[in-house]
Amino acid sequence: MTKKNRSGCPIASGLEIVGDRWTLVILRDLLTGKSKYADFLDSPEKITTNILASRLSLMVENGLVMKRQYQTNPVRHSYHLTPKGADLLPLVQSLTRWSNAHLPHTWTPPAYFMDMTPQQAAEAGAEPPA
Amino acid sequence: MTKKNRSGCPIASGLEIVGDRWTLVILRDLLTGKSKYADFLDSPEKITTNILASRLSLMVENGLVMKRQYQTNPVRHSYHLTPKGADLLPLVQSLTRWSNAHLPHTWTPPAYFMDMTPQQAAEAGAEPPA
DNA sequence: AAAGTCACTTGCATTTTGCAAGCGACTCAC
DNA sequence: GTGAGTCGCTTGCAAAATGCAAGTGACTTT
Repeated sequence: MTKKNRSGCPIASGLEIVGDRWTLVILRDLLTGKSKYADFLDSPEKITTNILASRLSLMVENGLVMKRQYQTNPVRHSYHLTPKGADLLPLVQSLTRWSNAHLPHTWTPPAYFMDMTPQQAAEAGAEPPA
Repeated sequence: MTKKNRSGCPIASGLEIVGDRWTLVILRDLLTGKSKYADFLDSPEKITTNILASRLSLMVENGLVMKRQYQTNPVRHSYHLTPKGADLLPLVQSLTRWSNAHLPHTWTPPAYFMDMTPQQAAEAGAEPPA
């Protein structure tokens, strides 16, 4: 969608940022504790490296995710939810509920996931104390 | 994503059905009362006819939407949410809340929309009495 | 009869995703 | 020291999806 057709509708605007499958798959992985590049590659959906790199970059750009250096030789970054990104948790939980109710053969999510609050998700993404 | 990589994860499974922007834009339109083909074409996001036809067909196939004949000469159908489709309302409401909180210049949704329940949405989609 | 409307369908250009290899900066094993 | 392996990307290209605009058939309207 081009910027020319930008809709002020909150749904359409939100979908410009999170309305693609891979962004939400990565969001799930971040919410369940993954943070390093290789972690995301390990997920059962088999995201490809170019899409992963591209989406992570977009998510950083859109303020959903922050990069954090976890080593210096060589420089390596992990990825963590910002509070803005963590606030998407209710959406993901809602999708989870819908799938469990309507789609056969979907796993029951762990209770910790359904009980999590956006604040807890944001704290998990915050910089650990020095 | 090929069926070969089907994940049992409720999030990923749900995203196979609703994890694309156009499906969710159409869902919004259905939730706010649109039902005829031309109604959806009128939305500010300017969906194209081939994508609209294709998505509506998929949504019918996946049980989110039912077609209903509204005239005979020529035969014409309108599209309405099933209870399964209506159960996606909390997801859309959640996205709306997120957008209003985090994205500038998004409209405040009408109260009826945020107060709607999936049951009300399903009733609105149900066959009117003969 | 010609023009207009509607719900799609179609042909093709453009964009996005998927596949698989490549690259540079390291570390590790010999 | 050297070659192999690992990691986090990048790249070239094939396949799939989206976007554009015209087309189609069955009507209604002028």
